[in-house]
Amino acid sequence: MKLTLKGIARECGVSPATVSRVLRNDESFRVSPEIREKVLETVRRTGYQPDFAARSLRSSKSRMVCICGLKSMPHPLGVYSSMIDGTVSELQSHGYEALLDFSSNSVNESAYGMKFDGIISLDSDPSEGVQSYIRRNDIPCVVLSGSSEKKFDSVSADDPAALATAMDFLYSRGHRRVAYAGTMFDHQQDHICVEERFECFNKYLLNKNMDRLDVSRKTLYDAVEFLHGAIVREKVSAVLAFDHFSGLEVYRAAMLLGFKIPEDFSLISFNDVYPVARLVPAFTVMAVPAEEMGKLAARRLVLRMKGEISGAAEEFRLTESLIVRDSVKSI
Amino acid sequence: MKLTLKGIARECGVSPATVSRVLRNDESFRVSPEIREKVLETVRRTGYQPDFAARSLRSSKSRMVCICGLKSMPHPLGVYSSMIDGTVSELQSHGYEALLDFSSNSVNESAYGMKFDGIISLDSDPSEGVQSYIRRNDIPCVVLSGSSEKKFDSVSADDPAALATAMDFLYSRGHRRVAYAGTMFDHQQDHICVEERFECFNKYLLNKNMDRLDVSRKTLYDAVEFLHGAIVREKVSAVLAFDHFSGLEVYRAAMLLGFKIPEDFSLISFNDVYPVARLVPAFTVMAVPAEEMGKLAARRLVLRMKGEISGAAEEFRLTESLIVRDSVKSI
DNA sequence: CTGTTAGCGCGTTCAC
DNA sequence: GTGAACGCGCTAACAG
Repeated sequence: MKLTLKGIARECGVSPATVSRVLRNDESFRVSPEIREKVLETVRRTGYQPDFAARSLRSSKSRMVCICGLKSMPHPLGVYSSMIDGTVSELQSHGYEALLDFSSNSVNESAYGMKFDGIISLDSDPSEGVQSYIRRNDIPCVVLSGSSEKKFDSVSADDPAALATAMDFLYSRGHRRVAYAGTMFDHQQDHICVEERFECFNKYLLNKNMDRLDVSRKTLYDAVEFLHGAIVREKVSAVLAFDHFSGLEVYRAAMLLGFKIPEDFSLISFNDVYPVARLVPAFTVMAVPAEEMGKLAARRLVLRMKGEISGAAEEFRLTESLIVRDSVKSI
Repeated sequence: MKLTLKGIARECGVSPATVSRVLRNDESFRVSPEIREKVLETVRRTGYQPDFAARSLRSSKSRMVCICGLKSMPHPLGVYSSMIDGTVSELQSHGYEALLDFSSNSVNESAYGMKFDGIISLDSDPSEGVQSYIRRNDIPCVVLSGSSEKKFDSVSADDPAALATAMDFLYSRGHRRVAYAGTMFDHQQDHICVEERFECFNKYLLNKNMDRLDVSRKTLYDAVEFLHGAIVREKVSAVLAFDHFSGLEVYRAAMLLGFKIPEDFSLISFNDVYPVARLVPAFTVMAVPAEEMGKLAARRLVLRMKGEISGAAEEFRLTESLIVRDSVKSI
């Protein structure tokens, strides 16, 4: 015999509506403490759980959010892994579930007509499918790890500041000739951070009157060629890598070419992600506060879903931190 | 105005029941081809999608499966990432959605009374919470990456065979003194593969009359100490690592201690997971067919959910493959 | 503060 | 082969 709300109501000698109110913590209805306690106790004792489908059907709220915009990756999730962890756990602590949309560019059509209450988009510019879903259902969306021209709330890392921090660190250690190793992946090209980091890098050079080297590129096609050019031709003393993937490729190139880090050149990369801390030398990195970003995005989304905020979209940028390890030396 | 089944029915001049039947491909009702086509066409044209909640409420089927048993990890998902990818995509191609249960040991209580149609457990021994959920709802479960003493269907990699393959390879390259570097993580201790791989390793030694070395352990606490003992004291010529994590720790220890791979010792590990192929030397590994395992588990689950099979649990073991790269030399 | 009533959008009987 | 009616379990709206 299935446990239903009606059953609990009968058991307690109250009406179904009352049980429903207690269970939903309905603010607008005051319930006498005795009844509330009795209901709660019965629910605990019986292990009753409201039926998801029925609740969702009636209220046209699913308490589910869809995490989409995850680009198909040939590689592990890296920082996204922590972001998603953060988002999911925060969401759950507010009573929401998250569905990770592994499909690519629209809110998964095969999601079977599910009504999501909100969207977390890992893509700054949600696909047309996603946007239309958002409009049709009139649900909030927050962009995680990207900005969105004020269309949606967004939370991202403060890359301009981080770039400056990293470069200041290098500068303070005496580095004047530093090369930039860009992203390795085409599918990342439209992520703001690839543009932003490179641009800020160049601005920094300008500011400090440092040479802009020919090997520095927004995209890293061939790490070996890059590193050879950087060290031999450009006499670079340090390399700044766009992310841990690029960082590792440069590291690999160094081993292949017989250069030692940090003796022959210093290396600093973005993202404190496995395995950069377990390499020799361990990488000095700018760490994106991934989990915190995930949590913030979730909190923001919850606020919107609950209608507790409704104004214009806001942009949040979280500070990255410099983690000094062994891949940079003073010169 | 929301598109409902009733609306489609009106549009087509038929009854809701008819529309429902053609949409569900209801075998037991024959529908005239003209009507069927008309309905299908209207659905396509309007973009109608059955409401998830209503359908689920009515049929007490959700077309969702829960992937649970993911141990909380201090590290990236490694092979699990591909397994999950495989499972999810296969599930979706059969019209099911998957919810990754990030919470730990019971089917997420906050999952809000959701009725899952099936469970994929990454844990050989699903927690009491999960098992009780399975019993209460009478749904199928398949264990992925583990066996389950015939309680549930299971799919895993054929570690005994893989171990032999790896050791044969080493043996054929002249290695007679090989040490085993076990798992690094306590939370893995109860995974069969940690027992199985170590056991098979020892059996192999016995079989081939090779020395069983004192440094070989099921658990790797300190890679540096391990490697020092293995090379200096035991004169080991090769190390077999339980997984890519252990492999990387051994690699790290080698750099720290100044040993070169494969000049000073050869290394072979399990799991072809980032970044082992991007290290210098690139690891020779036994690759678990993770994605394929995920797909197989999904297919099996779908069969059970549809009631197309119902017999006793079966155990599937998939063959791992040896990927030869640069970390093993002949002696 | 609490109970009653009326559906939410489907799938499943039954009749026809 | 098709339609009408009912109800899944819950919550919103309205009484009281």
